[in-house]
Amino acid sequence: MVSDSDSSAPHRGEEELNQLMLRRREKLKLWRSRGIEPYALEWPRSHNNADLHSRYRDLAAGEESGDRVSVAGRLMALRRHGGASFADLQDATGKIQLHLSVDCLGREDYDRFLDLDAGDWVGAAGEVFRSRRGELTVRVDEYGLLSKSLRPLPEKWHGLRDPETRYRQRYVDLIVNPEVRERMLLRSRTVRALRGFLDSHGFLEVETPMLHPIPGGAAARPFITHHNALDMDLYLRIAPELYLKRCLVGGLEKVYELNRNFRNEGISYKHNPEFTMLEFYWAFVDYLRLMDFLEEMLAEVALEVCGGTALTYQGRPLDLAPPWRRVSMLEEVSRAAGKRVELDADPEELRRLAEAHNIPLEPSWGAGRIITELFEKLVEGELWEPTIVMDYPLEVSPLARRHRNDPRLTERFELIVAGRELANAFSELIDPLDQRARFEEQAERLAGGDPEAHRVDHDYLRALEYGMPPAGGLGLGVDRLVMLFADAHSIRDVILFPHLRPESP
RNA sequence: GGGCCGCUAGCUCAGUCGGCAGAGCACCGGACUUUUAAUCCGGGUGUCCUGGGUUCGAGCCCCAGGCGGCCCA
Repeated sequence: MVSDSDSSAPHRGEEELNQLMLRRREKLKLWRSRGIEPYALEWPRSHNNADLHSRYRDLAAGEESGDRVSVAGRLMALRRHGGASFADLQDATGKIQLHLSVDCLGREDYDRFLDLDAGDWVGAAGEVFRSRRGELTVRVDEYGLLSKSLRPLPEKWHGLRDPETRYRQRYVDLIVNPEVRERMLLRSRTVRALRGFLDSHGFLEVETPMLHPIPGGAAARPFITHHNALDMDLYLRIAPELYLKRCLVGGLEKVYELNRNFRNEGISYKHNPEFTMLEFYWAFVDYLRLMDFLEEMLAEVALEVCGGTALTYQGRPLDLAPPWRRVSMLEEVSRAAGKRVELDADPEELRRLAEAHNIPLEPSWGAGRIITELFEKLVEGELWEPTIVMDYPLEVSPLARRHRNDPRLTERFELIVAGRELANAFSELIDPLDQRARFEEQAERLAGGDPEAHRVDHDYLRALEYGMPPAGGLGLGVDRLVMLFADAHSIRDVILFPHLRPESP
């Protein structure tokens, strides 16, 4: 046992070591006492495990390959059988079985291998064969301890289930739950496919500031941070929109950015304070062109990532194949409300309608805001198949161009899938004087206590005054798209390290 | 913000009416030279989320709090 003065005793502030952890620290010293450093520098690996499985696919049970290979990975299981034993070694691509025997390793090295623990990183070399039971196996004639694991892994059969531990200690989740890795690979492929699609259509990927002197581009509360040298507050961006449109003013014409946004709001199964958004801006096109383009983009990305547009989400079929239904927002709200809803209706009448549906409203909201609220509460959740909802009220769209046929509306649409907003797009507002008026109206709301109102961005107005080409712009929630592809119920399931409250007070 | 559920060994979980804290896997000791959740023999390793309270006695009952999940707004 370990004495109190021993270096492996818990330090102040550290958790107490349980028996299993103490035992592993003893083993760590045991290796060092043998002159073996348990944290190695390198291991010359010749193949990863997936390579071996594909290369020796045709090797028959009981057959020797005659090839010597070198593998490396995490020891996941050790089955001891006296003078010969089996182990499972897991690398980033899968598992391979190791065979250990006194005959191959000699008594000393064999016995030492049995001192290893599940969780240890190990390198092993030897001949490839397929066991009598049909398992591709490396007959180890040489091995090395690459990194000693000091904590026990979760149980092999039930694995790690506790959602809290899975999120907090995602590294453990990744080790023992293979579907987590699969889901993250799917996320990576989705991001790559989106970039590939835009790149192949002549878009330029740009990086705009994450630290904004004025938070803009969306209706949301920002995180505040502070720049010490400048002694000024800065905001983590809530959207890259206004910077990307500055790029259009500068003549870049087709730009996109796929990166993180930050919004200071509640955490739920569909909200993480930092989330990934794709925004692109395209000169000389309007929102009608964007609808077609979005259909094409998502169909192609789905094909690339999922093999097709027909998905199953949470037990229900869902097909992203175009064309999608296109509906007017006012008509959808009218249908759901059972009566014609108009923008110039008496706001009191709209309020009574909301009240009848138990939808709370803020006193400052006008007709456009109330109708949008009615849409979100009454309609959005019911739209399962991809639906393009067109023509949002001016009041809720301070960066979108006025509708060509109705100045009370904007040329804005959202894509709703599985009851959730997946994308938001519009013909951009490029008239600097109109934009200034919209900002001033928003500033009044901010002064009136609406924390999500837009702020006046004078530099953005200055940019518009130089002239921005007509353009369409679109934002796509990447996490939400991955949720559809991965059939994930919660956004936390498609984010490696989702935000949680601190463990200890 | 509201409702419901959960938190017990490293992991997955059981714990009766309030009466000595349990199982499987993992782990430790032993047997075993082709296993696949290996098998066989022996061993239970614990801040029962935290803090109060009730009680002769609390994992269990009461109060407050923490963290998480689900549902609703």
